Amino acid sequence: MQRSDTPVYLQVRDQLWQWIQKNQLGSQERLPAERELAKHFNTTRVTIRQALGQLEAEGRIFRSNRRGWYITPRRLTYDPSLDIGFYNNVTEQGLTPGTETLSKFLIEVPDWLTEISGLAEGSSIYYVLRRRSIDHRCVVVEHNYINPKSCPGLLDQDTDLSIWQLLREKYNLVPGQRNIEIFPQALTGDEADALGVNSGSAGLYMQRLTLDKSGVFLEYDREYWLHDALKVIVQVNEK
Amino acid sequence: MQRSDTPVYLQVRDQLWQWIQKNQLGSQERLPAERELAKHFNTTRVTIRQALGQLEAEGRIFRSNRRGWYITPRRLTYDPSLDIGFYNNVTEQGLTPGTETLSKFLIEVPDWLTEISGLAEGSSIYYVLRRRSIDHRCVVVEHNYINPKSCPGLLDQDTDLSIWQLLREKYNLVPGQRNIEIFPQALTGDEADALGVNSGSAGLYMQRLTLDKSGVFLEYDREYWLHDALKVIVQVNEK
DNA sequence: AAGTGGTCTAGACCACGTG
DNA sequence: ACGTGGTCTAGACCACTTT
Repeated sequence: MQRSDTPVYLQVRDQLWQWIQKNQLGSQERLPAERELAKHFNTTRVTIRQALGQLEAEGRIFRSNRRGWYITPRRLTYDPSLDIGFYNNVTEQGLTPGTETLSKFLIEVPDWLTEISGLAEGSSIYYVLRRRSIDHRCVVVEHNYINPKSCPGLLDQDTDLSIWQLLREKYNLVPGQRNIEIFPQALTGDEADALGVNSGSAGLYMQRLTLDKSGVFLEYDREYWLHDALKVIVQVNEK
Repeated sequence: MQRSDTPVYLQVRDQLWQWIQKNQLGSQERLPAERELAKHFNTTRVTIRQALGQLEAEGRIFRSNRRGWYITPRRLTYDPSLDIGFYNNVTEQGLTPGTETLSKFLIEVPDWLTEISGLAEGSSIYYVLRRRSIDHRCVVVEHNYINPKSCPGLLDQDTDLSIWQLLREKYNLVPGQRNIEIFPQALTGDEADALGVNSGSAGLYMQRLTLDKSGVFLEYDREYWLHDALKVIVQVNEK
């Protein structure tokens, strides 16, 4: 095993991936235990875990806390400029969506949001915290801040469904301009806990500021995604 | 150190970050050696490296191969829908850009690109491979594929500058529609080597397909970024 | 030559998930 | 109760960078 000059853990990574493909492990199927792999590859758990970490970073496998390692499902294709909603987006791609509302409140506008939203200091805003899953795997935590003036009574609705569908159908609101911000960021603290992953797991952060057709602040949201769960596509035209 | 129930490496992470802030370590400044940190925190290098790995995942520090750990510079804000070019984009944000052309050729269109580009099988295309840096830190590897029919002789120009500026100024070409795809992906193999990072380092993959104003294929590129080097912003309007 | 991070060993105990 | 991954120890040698 140690004859070439590539590190053992990269050799293990490649052989393990070959093994996975040969045995045709499919989405969400479980890998052998780390100790078994260590015995099979005649090395220690530390090195095995380094190899597993590589495959994890590449998005090929993921871990479920103290349960084991599993094959990563294919990425969801996600167009943040559209409003087809999570449920439709996921089902259209042949996957099973799930949404849980973890909390929803009418809160005072946080300081950092007053400037962004243009809402007056001390005024109120709807806050909805949701966790969403694909094929029973939690993939994203979403913080929504919605202008209550545009949609009074929103929180009495079922927020496990698409908020944008509610806004469109019950309140006749349609999004206009959107400012989107995306960057890789590790999941830590509350977000890591909510998704059941370890602190430091790779993630993708996305935030959207949405105004309605007349330029009034409508919604602001922050989404914390597992790094391997999605592919973002956007279509733009030159300004 | 071990009295609470949070793991040691997370405690070390937090204390180390506090120490960094107290000592006001700035962009690209070096941290103490791992062995020193291990002694100071009265633990082993393994645990120290776990703590450093957390800060790395969070984008706060980065490693330079066998040289040490350094403070991450702030992220570049990058709008892929614009064409201000890397050089301008970076300098406008008070940073120092650098570009190296690693190779440039007229090649046969790869199979996977024929369908995307609409170019005939067996026809030719310009290929440019570049590596770019911010404040002397390599942050992205870029593969460009450009339609030679639109810009004959392009490769005789200096490709260390903005290709889009060349296209605009010398060939009078302006981008029209753009299809962009973005997702987190570990850097491995050639890309990791080119950026001088370890295989499995967190990265962001971005590809763009650009047509000109009349809908003709103009350019396709694949960019492999360090995960902590950029923040993508896009502005879209509802369709 | 000395110092650095990169890799690897051979264990150990713990917390948690599953039966 | 048992098996799992999560954490941690106390070393070792190597490859590379810097002095």
